[in-house]
Amino acid sequence: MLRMSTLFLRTLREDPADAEVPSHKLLVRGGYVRRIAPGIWSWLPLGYLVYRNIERVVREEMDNAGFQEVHFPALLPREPYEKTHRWEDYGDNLFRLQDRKKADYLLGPTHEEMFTLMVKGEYSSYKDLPLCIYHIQIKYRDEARPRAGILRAREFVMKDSYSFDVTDEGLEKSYQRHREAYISTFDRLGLKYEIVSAMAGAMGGSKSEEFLAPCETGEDTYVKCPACGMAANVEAIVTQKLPELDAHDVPAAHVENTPDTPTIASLVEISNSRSELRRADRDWQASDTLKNVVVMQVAVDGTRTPLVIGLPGDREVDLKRVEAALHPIELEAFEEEDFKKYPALVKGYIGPQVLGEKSVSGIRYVVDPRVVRGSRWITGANKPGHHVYDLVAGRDFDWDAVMEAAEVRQGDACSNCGEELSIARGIEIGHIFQLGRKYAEALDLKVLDENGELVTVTMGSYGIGVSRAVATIAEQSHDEKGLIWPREVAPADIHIIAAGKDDLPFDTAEKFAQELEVQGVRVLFDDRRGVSIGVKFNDSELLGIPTIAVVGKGLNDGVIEMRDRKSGEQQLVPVDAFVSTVVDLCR
RNA sequence: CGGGGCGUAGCGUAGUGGCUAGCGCGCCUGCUUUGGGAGCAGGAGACCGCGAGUUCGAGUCUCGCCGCCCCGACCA
Repeated sequence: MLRMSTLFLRTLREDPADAEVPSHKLLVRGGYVRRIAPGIWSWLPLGYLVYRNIERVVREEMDNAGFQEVHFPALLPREPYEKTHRWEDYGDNLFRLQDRKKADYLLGPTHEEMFTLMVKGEYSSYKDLPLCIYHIQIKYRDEARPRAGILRAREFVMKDSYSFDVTDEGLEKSYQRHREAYISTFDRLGLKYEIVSAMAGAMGGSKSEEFLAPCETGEDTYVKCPACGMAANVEAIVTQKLPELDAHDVPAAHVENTPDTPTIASLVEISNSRSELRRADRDWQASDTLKNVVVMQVAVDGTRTPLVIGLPGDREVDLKRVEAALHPIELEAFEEEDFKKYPALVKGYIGPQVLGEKSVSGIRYVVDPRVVRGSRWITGANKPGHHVYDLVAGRDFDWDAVMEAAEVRQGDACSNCGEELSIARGIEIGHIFQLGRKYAEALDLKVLDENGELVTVTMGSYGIGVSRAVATIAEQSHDEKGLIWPREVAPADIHIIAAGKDDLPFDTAEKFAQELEVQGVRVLFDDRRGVSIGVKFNDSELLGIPTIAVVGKGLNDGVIEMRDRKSGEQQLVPVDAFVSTVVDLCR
């Protein structure tokens, strides 16, 4: 039994000054967590109870699915990560350290290497597969900017599973088993979530889906189609394919003097205001202009090459999407100095006529899928103060590739069914990947197949943010008064308040609390004497135990007040029926 | 790494170069109070982020450093 009189807890009346998001404010105010360093948190008794409940649910669901739990250290040697290049690829995000002999170690950001090597050490036959193993361990990532309390921390707990199969079909099955296990896990945790298709990103591999908890404070943006149900992270979304256009009646391209048109808006305005530039059938719009954005690509070996991205002028480039498409190449801003090195690129007036790997400049040119063959554009003439009109894609210029580079907008057409997409934000609470053979290859994990041939194993990797789930539930489940825990993860089933100054309510509440404990109900008992009722009520609402019982003046009428924290509904329960009512409620 | 903001008691904060650094919450003692963050009285608690400098005098001004928060970059 948790007794408020002795519980290691101090609730705060005011929000901490450095907190921004609800989960951060409420978990700190409620005395669930305290900050130790940026992105590094301590759990106080109530917080640790919630954390352990979530961990328990995750573990039970993994075990139910038939996965086996192992446990790796958080402190790991460098070598395996060297072999998969992640010692370098992770960059500054990796916590590195040395032992007394100056040997390199790291604090594991995730454990693909270790799992792969463990299986390699034990298994060597296809008969041993498939295999799914997992562990729950503290992970370390030296995030450039931890934020939002424990939502994005540098030390956090993750459940990560790995599947090992001989065939692609086997991998698909293991993947689906995890998908189902995740659905039941998050359902039990009371989380609302969407399953969206995602990019594999730095993990490598092919198919990948994210479990996103819809939430304004989430860092991931995803789209959803209300009609067909398609859902995808913006990084993974595919633009609706547009048909090629017939451009036989478009006049030949012509260069025009368009001074003082550094922006798309000014270009559109001048194009509509000058009669010789005007379009016959309608006004020019920003989407008629072809904006060419130049960025610097940085390859893994540090080589820098420019990349020009062509897209309609009313769209912005979404660098996240470009990087997702280009991975592992990274992007940097194209600086003033870079323009000097590439005279073909005229700042503000870049046009595709001089671009492309096969062109004189040799600069790679990619276009947004909206730039279809036959489409007609106004774009830069590669000469300061000049634009070219009626430049037709495929007739007057070409490109090296089509790339998903433009920002995704609310109302864009679904690539699947054409309906308007809606856009939302979410917190990544789980991610499932088909890794394929990347790690098995790098670490040489092979088994003999039924023909006695050595084959490389194919793997999947599946993560759940356990500590993040605490904050995510808090984000999704609170009101202006405080937290509202789903019973499965709550630090207690019932919060019993003894009210008044007489012994009777305290003695009665004490008796109830003990009887309930015997019945297996988890009780938080506010047995503090001399604390005013208002404080107790406010604390109970802040702490967010799903059921609150007040043992006080109702005793005169032989009743206990029971309140549902979430709905606020109150019912008066006869004293004699109290214990059985609570037991029924919590069962 | 770029932009912005902020560092004063456990928490939230006030503080024109000038008395002993103020207030609220919380904490301690006593009395009162007891159904929505109680009242009165008394108390403890501060290296004013660190270091230089300017000045008769610095929480306050200057410079440097450190740290934190937010936005961006970055990020399974």
